[in-house]
Formats: sequence, structure tokens, C-alpha cells
Amino acid sequence: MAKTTKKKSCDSTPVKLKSDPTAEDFAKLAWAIAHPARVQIVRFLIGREACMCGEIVNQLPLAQSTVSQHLKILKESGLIQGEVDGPKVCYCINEDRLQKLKSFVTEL
Amino acid sequence: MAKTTKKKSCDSTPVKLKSDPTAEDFAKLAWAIAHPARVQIVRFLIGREACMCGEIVNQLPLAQSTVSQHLKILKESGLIQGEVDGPKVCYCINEDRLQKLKSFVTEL
DNA sequence: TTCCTTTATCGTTGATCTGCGATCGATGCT
DNA sequence: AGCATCGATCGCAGATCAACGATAAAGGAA
Repeated sequence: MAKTTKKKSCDSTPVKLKSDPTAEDFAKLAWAIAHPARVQIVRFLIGREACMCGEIVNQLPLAQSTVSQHLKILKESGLIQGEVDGPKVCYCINEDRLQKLKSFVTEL
Repeated sequence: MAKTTKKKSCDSTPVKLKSDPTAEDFAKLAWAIAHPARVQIVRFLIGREACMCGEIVNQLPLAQSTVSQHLKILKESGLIQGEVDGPKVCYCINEDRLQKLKSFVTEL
């Protein structure tokens, strides 16, 4: 990806698009919620403050393994985090990361 | 399930999350900007108010066909719109749709 | 008309996502 | 110890994405 095949003219316009290092982070956060199930998971977690994985599974018409995958994606984006509590895992929102997403969008 | 297990605010709530139309719309908008190139395109268009496709192509290290694909995705999400102006196409932000995305995120 | 420019679309290749069942690891309980 | 439960991971299928080059379609200029 991004083999940087240079185009010909580079200064035909007075404004140049600066290479945004934030674009990648923005895209990553947006990607995390770019699926209806993950939107619902995030909303659910925000409304519940914290809950177990099994509870989330029960709220969605998806298999446990599928929900676990979505949770993994959300966790990798940093939007949520999970704490092992005995045999269970308690998930909750990462407020800092959520705020980051909000600022990215509002500053558009 | 629902075994009166005294967890921290983790009791069973008969709230169903399936078939949430707003979650789908939210996910669609999030998906539109879930790629660094599309983030940059959107930011660029917001800063420029309106510009031609070729101008966007010159700002990105991507082939013209690839950029056209991204523009198509953004157009399908409703986030941007293009007006045919002779042989060129003038793209601009759909403010209503952008506002919709912002409200979705801020209301998280 | 013929040519040039601008943009969209086609066709391909490889990578990634999504969904599921099955299974494994870890923990708690009896 | 043995067993049940919870959650993560594996492996497979099908679908979609991302990138490119090549080409088509549409309008302006010569």
C-alpha cells in the first residue's frame, strides 16, 4: 500500500495537502465504529459503564465468536478496554480514546 | 442468565439492540472516512469549499482511478457531492450529511 | 470533423472483513 | 480431582476493499 507513484505536476495549486499523520489515526478510529454491530457495542458500553462479554453477546444477534472478534477490533483501536475479572472479562469504554474520536470529527 | 448476580451495574436489561437503523447509518458514515485517503479528501474539500477531481488527484500519492473510487465511496455515503461542470466535475461537502456524522459522534 | 482533456468504469490481483462452528485455556465450583 | 462456564482463537467460507493500468464516455478546442 502507498507505493507513492508520484504524479507529474505538484504545484499547480497554491494549497498543498500536508501529509497528515493524524489521518491514519482518524481512519483507524473511524474504522472501529464502521460496522453496525460495533456501533451498538460502543453505545451499549457507554450506557452501561462496564459489563461482561457475555452480556454483550446476549444483546446481539451474532455468535459469541463473532462478537469476540468485534470486541477485539474495538480493543485494538483503543476505544474500549477489557479487564480480566476471574473467569470473565469486564469491558469498558476508554474515555480518552473516545474523546479523541470526538475531537477528530468535531474539528472537521 | 438473569441470576441475580450482584455485579457492578451489570444486571439483565431486556433492551434489544438488533436492527438499529441509526447504527447502520452511523456505520455507513464512519465507513466513509475509515480510510486515510478519504479523511484527507474530506478535509481538503472542507478547506476548499469546492474543487475539481483532478485537483484532489494531484494532492494524493494515488492513481487517478483509485482516487475516483474513493470519491465514489464518499459520494455514496452522502458526505460529498459532485456537480458536472462541462468536462469536469466539481466536488463539495454535503454540510447536512457532515453535520449528521458530527451529531452521531458527539451524541455518543 | 479530429484531437485533447477530464472523469468514470472495467478487469485483475492480492489483502482484509465477516460470519460461523469447533476448539482451546483459564477460572471457579463441587 | 473432575466438571462447568466464560471468553479467545483457529479454520473455513464468501464477500468486499484497495490498488493499479487500460479503456470508455463526454465535453471543449482546434
